[in-house]
Amino acid sequence: MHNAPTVEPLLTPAEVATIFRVDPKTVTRWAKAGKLTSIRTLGGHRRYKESEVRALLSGSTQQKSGE
Amino acid sequence: MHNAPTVEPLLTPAEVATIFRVDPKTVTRWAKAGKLTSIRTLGGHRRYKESEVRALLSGSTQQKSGE
DNA sequence: TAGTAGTGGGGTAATTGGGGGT
DNA sequence: CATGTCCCAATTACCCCACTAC
Repeated sequence: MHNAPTVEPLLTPAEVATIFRVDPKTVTRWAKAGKLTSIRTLGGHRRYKESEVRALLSGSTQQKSGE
Repeated sequence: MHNAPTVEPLLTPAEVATIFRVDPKTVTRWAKAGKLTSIRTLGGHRRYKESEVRALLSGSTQQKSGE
């Protein structure tokens, strides 16, 4: 088996959009605004760190039991 | 372990594809487009330099807030 | 030598990027 | 100011089969 280097799990724009229940275009705007760390493919498409997305899901705002 | 001189660690198309979160075929297109240095095996399969892949991941220029 | 997984090549549908407007 | 939608062009993903890698 090959020795795979350390890699960060990445998400596609559609994945992030589905998670946040928004349009993929909105995710792109977040990346442009610097709110999300975007890694570009060699073709220019963006990939997002899964770790950062999950961090934003549970670490940004406090979630209440009825919100 | 066999005698191995100083060589560049190579990655398979699947490895590179996993790192960039793309399809292995996409990595092949990058090689065809000259965006990636491809080393061919004697059978015609491609191998990619791990150093180059990581360099492309980090990006020569640090991304700033606001693209 | 045989078997399984990965890869190359070609073609087509879906996604994405970018700008503009609501 | 933030989000969703329409446009078009480029990039990417998935389908086939034949050959290579291990």
